[in-house]
Amino acid sequence: MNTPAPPITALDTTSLPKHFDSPTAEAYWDRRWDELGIYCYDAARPRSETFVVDTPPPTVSGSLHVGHVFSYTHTDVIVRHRRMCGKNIFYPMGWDDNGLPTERRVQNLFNVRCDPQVPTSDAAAIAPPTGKDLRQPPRVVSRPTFIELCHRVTREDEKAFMELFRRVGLSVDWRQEYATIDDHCRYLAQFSFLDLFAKGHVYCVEAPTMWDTGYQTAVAQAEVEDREQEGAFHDIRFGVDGSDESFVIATTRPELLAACVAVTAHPQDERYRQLFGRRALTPLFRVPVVIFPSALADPTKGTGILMVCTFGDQTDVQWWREQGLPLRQVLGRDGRLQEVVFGTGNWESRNTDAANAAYRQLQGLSVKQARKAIVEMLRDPSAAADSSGAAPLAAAPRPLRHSVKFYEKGDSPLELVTTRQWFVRLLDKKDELIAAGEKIGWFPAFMGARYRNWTDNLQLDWCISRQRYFGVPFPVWYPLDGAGKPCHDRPLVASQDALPVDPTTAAPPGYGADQRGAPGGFTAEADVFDTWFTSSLSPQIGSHWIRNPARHGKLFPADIRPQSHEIIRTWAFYTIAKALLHERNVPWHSAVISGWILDPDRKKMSKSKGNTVTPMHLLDEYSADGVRYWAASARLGTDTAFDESVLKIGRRLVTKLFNAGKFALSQGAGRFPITHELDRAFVHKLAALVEAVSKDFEAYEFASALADTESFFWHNYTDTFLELVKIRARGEGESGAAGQGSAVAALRLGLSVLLRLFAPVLPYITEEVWSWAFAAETGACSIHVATWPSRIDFAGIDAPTDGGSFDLAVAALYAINKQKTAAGAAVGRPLQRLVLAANAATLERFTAVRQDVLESSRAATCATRVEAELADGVFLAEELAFAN
RNA sequence: AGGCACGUAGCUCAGUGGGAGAGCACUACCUUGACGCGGUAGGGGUCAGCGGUUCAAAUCCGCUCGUGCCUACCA
Repeated sequence: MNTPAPPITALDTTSLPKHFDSPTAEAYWDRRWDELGIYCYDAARPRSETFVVDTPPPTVSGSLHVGHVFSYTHTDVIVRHRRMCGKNIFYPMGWDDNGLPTERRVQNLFNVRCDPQVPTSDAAAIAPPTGKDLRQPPRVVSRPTFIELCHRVTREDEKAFMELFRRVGLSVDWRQEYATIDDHCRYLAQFSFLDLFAKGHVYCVEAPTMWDTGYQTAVAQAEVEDREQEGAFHDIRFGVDGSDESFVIATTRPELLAACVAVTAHPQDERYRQLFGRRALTPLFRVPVVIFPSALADPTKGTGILMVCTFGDQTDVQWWREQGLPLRQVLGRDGRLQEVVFGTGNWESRNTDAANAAYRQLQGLSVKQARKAIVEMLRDPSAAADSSGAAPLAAAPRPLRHSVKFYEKGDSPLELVTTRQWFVRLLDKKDELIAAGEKIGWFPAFMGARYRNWTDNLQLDWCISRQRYFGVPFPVWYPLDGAGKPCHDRPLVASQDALPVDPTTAAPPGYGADQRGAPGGFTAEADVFDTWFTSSLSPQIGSHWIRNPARHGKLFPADIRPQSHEIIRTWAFYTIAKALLHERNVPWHSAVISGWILDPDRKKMSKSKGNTVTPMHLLDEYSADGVRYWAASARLGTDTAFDESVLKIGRRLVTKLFNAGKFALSQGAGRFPITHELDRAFVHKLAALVEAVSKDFEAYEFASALADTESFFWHNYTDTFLELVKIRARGEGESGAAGQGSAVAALRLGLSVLLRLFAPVLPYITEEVWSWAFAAETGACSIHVATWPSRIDFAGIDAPTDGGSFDLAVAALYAINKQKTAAGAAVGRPLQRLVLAANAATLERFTAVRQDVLESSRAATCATRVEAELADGVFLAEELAFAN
């Protein structure tokens, strides 16, 4: 015996506000979602049911702008979809707070400079300076104090980011929060080093390294960028040792003349062939240097012959190594010409006194100053190394524009300075690294080429040591010999159980604390890791690698790595490298690459350009859903100019959902199946939408999914279906209780499905409307844990008799609306009568939906006329007579 | 210099072998029975250019121009 189903209860709309109050709703639902714990990762569920996100840890001391909202929303949209598909979501958040951006911010904010030599000072006593203190010279603070100030600032910055991310509705599991400087991350970064050390993948060497003289630290190839600079060719006459001959080299770096160690030209160059094997004599310093042939020298550049210095560029390094040239480093770590005494060591000269006298005028000068000074000195004929009596500067400097390598965060050109640095050996693993990239799905696919391109062109191993303070220290000490000199070739590494360790306060295994600095004792490695050395472990940080193997097994590799394209060569590359070196694995299955938000002039937003758009006021004005709509409208990998009008569309869509939801749910009826032809035709189209949108979401094509859903909602739901069944759903039509019940059921099914399709993008408004009826009805307390729409939603609903019924009804309705508008009447104005013309076949098919069309156009009667000329499915509305 | 991407309406962008589209902006109209934080209707494009393949090209191929990014060179 069947119990009759209870009727569908109408929503009492008087209990709802007139307009959707998004700020109140956002605050309410945020709290509610927290209480329900719907973002929580469930460690008990198996890997197969889990979806793991390797969230980018933002640099919190950087500027906060709409670009953050943009890319993080992309991830959240993907995550919310997977959650509704039943996945157990692992979605952590980290903060990449260590490194130079924070140090720079602290220096400026507190007007301090760190000096590791000064004793511990009291960080608590240091407050941000006021107006006049800022003009004072920076206060020098100890390393611990400086680090404490960095922590203080990052804690504040993290709060601002967290507030934004919460406000925009990221469904992050905040229990999985980390900072790349916290104990857990330091442990793993240091363990990573121990593992690479044990496997022989890291080495320490004293070698020419790219050096930023401003920050006084080494930098890696990945952090280098080219900048166009004004420069000049300087033609400088060199002598030839033991002869009257001379030749002219061209250089853009005359200030490095004292560092000249050789001269080279192309082996086939007839102009200089006779010089090979002889020695040149540099002007001013009268240093004899070898002249050797090299195929790397370009006869068409400059004068075709050039000086090799230690070091002007990477080619100099190559020549220096290949030819076994002496080292004459004139440039100090601070970017100034350091003390040099000709006549000692490698500092050979034919005229020591003259050389030292000349050099004294340059010593202590910056590169720029030294260049200016030496050019003047070379105008003096007495500086010549040949007997021509002419000044060594053979011609006026010829200006040129050329690109110069800079550290991406630095202000002065990079120099090559010989320093002791730690490297990860990668050059010999290019093929494996490229193969690892092939195993990863790149979205969009062409981003994989960026990775391959970079890896293929890699020229240097990864320099991981930085001469900075706020970073993860190397877990390394060096033994001191009997004279108290450190033995860098015998590093002492920490044991795993001591991690995380600070070698400046802890002692290495087998030593006592009192042996620090003593002959036969030890000294700490003062350097810290490159920030990327830690952040390249983000998947392992989340999975608790090594510290919790069971958890690691469930969370590594991750499913997706969301990030933007400019850090493929850094973050993505290093993460892939680490996963390969540690576990011979890939770190994630897919890399999901977001584009950039550009300013309206299509320039990249940056704090220094002052063209950033901050996000908070946009959230206030357009709601979180509106902002998310804007972000989700852009495809992956595509750079997009910021356009506020897109936010308006989002806000309008939110309003429309609120109102459509209110209407659809305010219709009560007896419970009947969906049987009416128009309703079945609508459901038929809806099912096709679900299929297309689900497919798009699976492929991370959320923009296309959103566009399709939005278009359907607007054109097939609110503008048409809702209008066509309005009268019937109210029970005012002629089709009786069954017709009414079918209409109401279809309206509700349409709403329920559309809300769920929108939910990943518009979490707040969809949850609000869902809560009015569907939450109780389905038992899904939140739409975000409701079941993603599928065929199951349409089970038991018959296909329409005519698949085109819906479009036919719409065409007729539009034809009538058009005539009403042409007559200057409101669309809702009732009609006494009208005539619909169409071809015979169309009119025949029209019969099944005719009643709905008449009712929605408020036509009392309708005559039809066969017009054979009209195409199938086309109607003309004629002879409209308004009722009043 | 090489690679990748892009060039579609005034603007921001979809569309990847058959009908040139959306929103914004613009024009006219509608004063509201879910919605004026609305709605209806409309004007507007040499799909960068040239050539090719095809019955058919915004879409595929080649070249050219322009923009952006990545890489290289930078004595």
